[in-house]
Amino acid sequence: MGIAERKQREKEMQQRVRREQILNAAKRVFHTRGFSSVTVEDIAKEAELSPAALYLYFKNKDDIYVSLNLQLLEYLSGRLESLQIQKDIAPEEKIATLKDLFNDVYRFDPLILINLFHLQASDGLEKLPPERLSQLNALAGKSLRSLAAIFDQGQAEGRFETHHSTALADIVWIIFTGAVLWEESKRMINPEKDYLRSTLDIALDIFRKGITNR
Amino acid sequence: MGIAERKQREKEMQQRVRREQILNAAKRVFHTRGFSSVTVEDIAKEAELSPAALYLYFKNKDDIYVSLNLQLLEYLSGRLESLQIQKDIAPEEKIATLKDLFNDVYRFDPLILINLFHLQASDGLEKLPPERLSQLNALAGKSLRSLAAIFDQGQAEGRFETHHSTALADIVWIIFTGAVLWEESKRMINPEKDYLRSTLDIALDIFRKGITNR
Amino acid sequence: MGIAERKQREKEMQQRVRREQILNAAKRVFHTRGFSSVTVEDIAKEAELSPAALYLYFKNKDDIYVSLNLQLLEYLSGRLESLQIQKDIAPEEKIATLKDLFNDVYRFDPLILINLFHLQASDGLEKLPPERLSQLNALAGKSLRSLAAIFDQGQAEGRFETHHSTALADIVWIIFTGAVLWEESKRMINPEKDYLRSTLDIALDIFRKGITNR
Amino acid sequence: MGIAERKQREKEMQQRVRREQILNAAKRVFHTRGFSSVTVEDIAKEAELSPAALYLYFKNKDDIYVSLNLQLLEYLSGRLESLQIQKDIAPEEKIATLKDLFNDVYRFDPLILINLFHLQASDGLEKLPPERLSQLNALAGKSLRSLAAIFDQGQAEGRFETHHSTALADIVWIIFTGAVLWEESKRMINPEKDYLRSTLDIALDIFRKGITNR
DNA sequence: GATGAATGAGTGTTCATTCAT
DNA sequence: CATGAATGAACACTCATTCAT
Repeated sequence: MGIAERKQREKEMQQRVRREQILNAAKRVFHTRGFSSVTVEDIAKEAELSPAALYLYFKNKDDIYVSLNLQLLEYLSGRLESLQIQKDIAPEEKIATLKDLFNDVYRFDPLILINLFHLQASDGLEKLPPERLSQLNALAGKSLRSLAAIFDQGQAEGRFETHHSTALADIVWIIFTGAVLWEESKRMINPEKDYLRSTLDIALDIFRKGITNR
Repeated sequence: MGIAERKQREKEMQQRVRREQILNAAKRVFHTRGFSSVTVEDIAKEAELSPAALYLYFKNKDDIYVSLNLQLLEYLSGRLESLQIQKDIAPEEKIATLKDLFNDVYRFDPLILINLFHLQASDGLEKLPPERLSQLNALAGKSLRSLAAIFDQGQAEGRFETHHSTALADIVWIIFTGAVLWEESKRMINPEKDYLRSTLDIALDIFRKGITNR
Repeated sequence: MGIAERKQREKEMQQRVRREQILNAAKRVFHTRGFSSVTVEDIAKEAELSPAALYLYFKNKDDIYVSLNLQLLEYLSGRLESLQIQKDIAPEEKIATLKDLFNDVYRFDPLILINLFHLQASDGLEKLPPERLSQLNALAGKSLRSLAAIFDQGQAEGRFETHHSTALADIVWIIFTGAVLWEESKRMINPEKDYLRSTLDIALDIFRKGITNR
Repeated sequence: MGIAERKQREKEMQQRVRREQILNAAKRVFHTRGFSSVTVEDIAKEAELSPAALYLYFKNKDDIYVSLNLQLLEYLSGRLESLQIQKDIAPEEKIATLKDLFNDVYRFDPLILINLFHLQASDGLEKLPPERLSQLNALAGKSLRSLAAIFDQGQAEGRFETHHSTALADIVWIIFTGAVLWEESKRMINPEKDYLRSTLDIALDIFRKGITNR
């Protein structure tokens, strides 16, 4: 059954490629045209497919969003985990690294948070395949735990003051979330790009200074 | 003309009351059911009016949003200004006060940022009465300037390290924006309320520690 | 009862004045803004009254149209009758006079035919007070009969060839109707006014030449 | 690729058939129920399609009208052109032929002028695909020029008196326009059909007599 | 597997008309 | 007599989604 197996593999490969193609198209379109103003047909056109074809790979318009988000969360949680694991970097350093990480994430997909938000604001969550939801929560949780672990480490080593490691993780999230939204809203008025980088720089610097002992 | 005048007054009062009534209804509905999923009819029903009646007081569905936002921005910018003016409070104290302020703002209307965002993401801005837009920008600008002035004061008195007062103002905004969004997204999964307060507490504490000398 | 009577008179006078005021406003508004695009409120605003007030003097939006039309038809049928009655003018001359008459009618209200048409195209005729309809038909008929009589006279005196006096009357109507519509449609593209006069000139000249014996 | 090509052809054919089907339905409905009182749903029902389907083939309700008009103008301008080209027919004869032509046009679509008019009266012209507008103007111009050419010929050959060939063309248009409108308005009151034919007969006869030299 | 064609279920918005005051 | 306020009834148009081919 080597042949059948290989065929099976190829098929799955093909499927994954198509999904990727669609997700990339979706990402591009959402980035330039907001969210609710994007139609399924827009995505399809960008992906050079028919609207109907999208429904072969995704259950929903919303499903496309979530998958987009999952993609990024996967990337993010991966990088966070590997950062956390690294034994030889001081916790303070790790926070500095977070700046780059978040910046990368934003460059990877600036719309991700916005998409996430839109998704939640819509009542479309019920229409999702239930497994998607758990994936979403699992990854989000994993990311946060990695983040928290970094602070736990810092506290364990006596370098951080505060004892609310979970809260610290949340706050970093908050800073990031807010920074992105802020950047986006500024871009509406005055597209002075890479505004994010500098603000994030200062914000996380302040944050680091605020939590370290000495 | 005392009588005519009073009648005129009463009429305007009546008008304002109706507007308020509609805005309150809108606020409630948006709060519970997201944004784009809310129909004009929903708002009307909540306000115990006919959909057509809304169009007597607002130009648009979008106009209702902006007016909602304006309402809050007015409140916010007012409180920020009076905080900034206060001569006898130390800048560090003022930052502490910000926590309460932002918390109040959030209690007053948790959806505000979300609405603002949605509004900007939509292409509906052109459909707005142009004066609304300038109101919006004016108030947003005023708020930020008040915030910046607080940091200017802190620096002038040599109590704050950093010299980017505008950036500091931005960062506070970021923290607030992010916190609210974060709270909202948590509430979707687990409605453990008043999460905002404690996180904001820590976040602004850290922030204050991070920027003060000594 | 002299006083009561006079009061009664005055009231009726007042009523007629108001009606006239509304009709004039309507005429102006329809002239500049087409037909179906005009709202009752537009008319009211032009008449410096409230929309509700119009309903004190007219049953309907359509009623306003018909009354407008009746007004003109009255004027037209009056002038046609007095032209027809005139014993000392040769039928050929009378045709020449028609040019002026129609031109006057057009100046009096260029939109009249268009209004008439719009009215008929709408299904609003059922909503009219039935007496209005008979007035309308009576006056239209009277006008046509006057016109026909002119040609009858011409034939009786042996100056016109054709024997279809009714048809001749129709044709004059047609020329007029067509000329107005043509003028209007030209004005859409190129508002070179008083195009009507010259074309009507030629058209009725040709017409006269075409039906006279030498 | 003969097969692919044929498939392509078939598809386009199918498309054109649907458009025709919709236009025919629209023609019928407009004919019996006026213009503005017809809803998109009415047309759709008559065409045995869903309202949404119409929007696959036409941009607008107005677009449907214009297309209807274009259809007729195409037919009309074609016939006018081929009439004008004919070298062996005397100009007087050609005028006689016009009667049939216009009659045919009217039978083909009695509502055409009315539609045209309604269209222009509405402010919907901006909502049209811009190419439609140029098509419309091009065809209208072409028709008029053909008509004018006929009179030019007549004058060149010394058979017509007047020297305003453009005006003559206009007048024929006027007669036609007026006749149709007249017929329509008569039909409202008393549907004695084919009234148009006889009146047009006489009108154009008179016209011919009026402009020929002997 | 891919799609062209079709549609059901909304959605924001308009406007003639009414009525309490 | 006049009107401000309110609304019911439409209506054009959109879009996610389905399905025969």
